[in-house]
Amino acid sequence: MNVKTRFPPSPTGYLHVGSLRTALYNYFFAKKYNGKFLLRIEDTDRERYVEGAVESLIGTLERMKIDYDEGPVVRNGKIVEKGNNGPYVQSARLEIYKKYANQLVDSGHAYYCFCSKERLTKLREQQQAIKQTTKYDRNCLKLSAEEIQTKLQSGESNVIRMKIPDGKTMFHDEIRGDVTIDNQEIDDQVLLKADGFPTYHLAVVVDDYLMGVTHIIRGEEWISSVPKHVILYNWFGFPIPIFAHLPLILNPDKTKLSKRQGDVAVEDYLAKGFLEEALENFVSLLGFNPTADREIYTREELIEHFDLKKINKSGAVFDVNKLLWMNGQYIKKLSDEDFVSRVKPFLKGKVEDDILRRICKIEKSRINLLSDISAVVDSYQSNPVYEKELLVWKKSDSKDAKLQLKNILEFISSIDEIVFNDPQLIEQAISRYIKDNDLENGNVLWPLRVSLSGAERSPSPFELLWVLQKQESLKRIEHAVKILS
RNA sequence: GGCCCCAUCGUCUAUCGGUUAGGACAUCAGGUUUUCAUCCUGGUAAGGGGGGUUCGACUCCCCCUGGGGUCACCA
Repeated sequence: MNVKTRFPPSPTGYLHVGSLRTALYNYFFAKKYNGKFLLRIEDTDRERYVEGAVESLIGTLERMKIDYDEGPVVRNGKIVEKGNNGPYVQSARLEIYKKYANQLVDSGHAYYCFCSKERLTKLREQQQAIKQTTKYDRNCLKLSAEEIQTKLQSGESNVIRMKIPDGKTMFHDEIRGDVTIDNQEIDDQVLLKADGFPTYHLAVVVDDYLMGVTHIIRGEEWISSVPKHVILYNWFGFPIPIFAHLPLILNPDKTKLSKRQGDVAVEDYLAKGFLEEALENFVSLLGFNPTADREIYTREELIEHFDLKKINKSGAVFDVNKLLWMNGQYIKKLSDEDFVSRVKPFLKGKVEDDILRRICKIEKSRINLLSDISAVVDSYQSNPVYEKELLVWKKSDSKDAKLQLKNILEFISSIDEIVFNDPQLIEQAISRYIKDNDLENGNVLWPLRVSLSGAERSPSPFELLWVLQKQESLKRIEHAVKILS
């Protein structure tokens, strides 16, 4: 099977998580069948043009390790193209679209329209008022060839519209099956805008054909415009590609995932401390289940099991809670050094490598977001502040807490520095101390832990001693003894 | 509103006519631990409604209901 898929984003300055999933599925599909995957920039709306958006988009794809066989790439800060079917940026293909649009005008499938936006708006309002389908009324179709010539020559603003034929249009979707629609429902879609740019509809059809795209995998919001595209394919005599419309990714209230209801940009999630691979895993499982026996999959597994037939039809709510859990799972699986290096960009101030390494080691199982590390690091680097009552174990009293602290202070100062190289050695030493002196764990460990962390909940005293090391630990315990006096 | 799409626990999902309807997140209750996190055990929780088809329907068909998408010189 000769497969070629594509990811055609409009550069808006960020990558939507829904777009990420679309890109991933296209990528998985191409990889699975040994096909090609291409990136095409659909920047035909100059009103939404954002400076630097293409570069940032490419950067995000790079960060997500989604590479493509053809399309624009950034080299030395400049956008260059790879592949033989370019240009891959639509704004650089204006002549091509014009040629195809004119071809349709010549063959009578499309016509010039000179109607003003005001007229069109008014028309639409009238149609809406009487609850009619909003469609162009073909006013300009009445124009004679001479009138059109005159208007064109005088430079009157114009667009080219499809002349939708009568009948019905049917297409097949790999996920949804056959879909049929009456052509009466289809508007005489504008193909070429007054500014010379094509609309999406003309551009996709032409580009997908010219670039050899065989499979179109995209969001469900496009399904209603497929008939227009099918008509275009037929007019041009292009083979009709295989369509697969993905279920939408939803807000908790089941509407299409939108910015208003939370983060929607991949960049935002990454900035919050989600791992690229966790985000990929999570988003891939929205609408697709590889093997149903687990939640965590590597990219290779995702590719291996990817199948358009396995994609669900109904929309999927983006549950940040589950993403958080999954991120925690990925963090726990990170090697110690990998975790340290991933966490570094989230650090606010300077932190010594040694202590950072120790902190990371004991916090790995307690953190779901990389960004959580900064608050944690702060708590180790500043003196703990707490009420002295906190030092008292629930089954004991203040007097005992003070006594235990005094004794353990003495004991810890007697411990060899070398023991502080390993939290397990520390634990052994202290456990032996408790046993030898016939003490209770809680009576000793609770005040000790609070004196070191200042918190009701924290890692174990052994881990804290290890992170803080001997000197700092003694300092904190001394302080606790003092405030209990 | 027209058209199109969709419909299993709160959420993500498994089930391709016969299952005590399974798993995961969340939640609740236990266990482990000085506390927390991790980890382990267990519980609550689902096939929108009505008709068919069939010996038998969550599964196939129809209707209703509900939800969503789309109706631009935006993608």
